[in-house]
Amino acid sequence: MPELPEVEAGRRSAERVAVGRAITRVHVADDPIVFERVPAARIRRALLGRRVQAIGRRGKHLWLELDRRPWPVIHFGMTGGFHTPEGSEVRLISSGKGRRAPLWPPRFTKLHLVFDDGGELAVADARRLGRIRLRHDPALEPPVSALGFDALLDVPTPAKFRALMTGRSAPVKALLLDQSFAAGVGNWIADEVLYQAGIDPRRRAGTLSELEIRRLRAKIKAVVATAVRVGSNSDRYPRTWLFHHRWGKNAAAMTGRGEKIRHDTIAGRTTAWVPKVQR
DNA sequence: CTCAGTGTTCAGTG
DNA sequence: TCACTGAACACTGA
Repeated sequence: MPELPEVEAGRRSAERVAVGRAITRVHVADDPIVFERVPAARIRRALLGRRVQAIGRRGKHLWLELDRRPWPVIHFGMTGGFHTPEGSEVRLISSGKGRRAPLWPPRFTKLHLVFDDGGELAVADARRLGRIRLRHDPALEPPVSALGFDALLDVPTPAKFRALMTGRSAPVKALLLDQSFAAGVGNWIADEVLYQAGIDPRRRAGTLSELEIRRLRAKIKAVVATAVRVGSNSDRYPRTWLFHHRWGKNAAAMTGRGEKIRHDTIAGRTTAWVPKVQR
């Protein structure tokens, strides 16, 4: 479930499990899509025996900083994520007698690491839209180098933010989803931010007033920071958020305040918005 | 069986 | 060349 807050939660759990440990075993799935045809042996060679020094992140990309380069750079796509043997992301499946038992490593595991203290970390991705790459300096090489500001750590000043929006003719929703603009913003965050800022998602970005731009920037910061602060646990998102009501395109969908929610395809994505509030 | 889906890329268009 | 759009990608689960 990876927009920035989920990826950041993954980064922190990987930090707890991996930082300071050496990798003693590596299992690489045979998946030419996720690994972009890089041979499994090369992935293994880069990881085996290495010590993890830190876990980096920018937008929705993560990487393990090892004691030797290259480093693995991970993108979770739509369905990927980190898993640990006791972690909350571990999937439960039915075992033979109708009981539930954890499957380890999980289904669809692409990369499975075992550390010298016995800890383990797996990257799983059912839909295979995720990617695992090797880079010598992730921040300076694509795809990470092509990202815009990080929506948690590097939101530009109001003046710079405004400059980024001027002259843009794409719908503001499309601009928010553009990772070279705001790295880490995904579909639900874009909708949440536009709802809270009171902006119609179809508006062309360059037509927003200075006040609207300020509100938009402030809401990007607030929504992302809040979601990260509660560890991406959506049960703890404020009740006022559109988030809790936007899923499932039922015509009767309402916000907590009884405002009617509309679902349209904007910028090629299902967009939940509230015409009464968003102008 | 059909379709939507928390994401990105790339060909095509203007 | 640039900005933008929409289809394609791959697969699960409703």
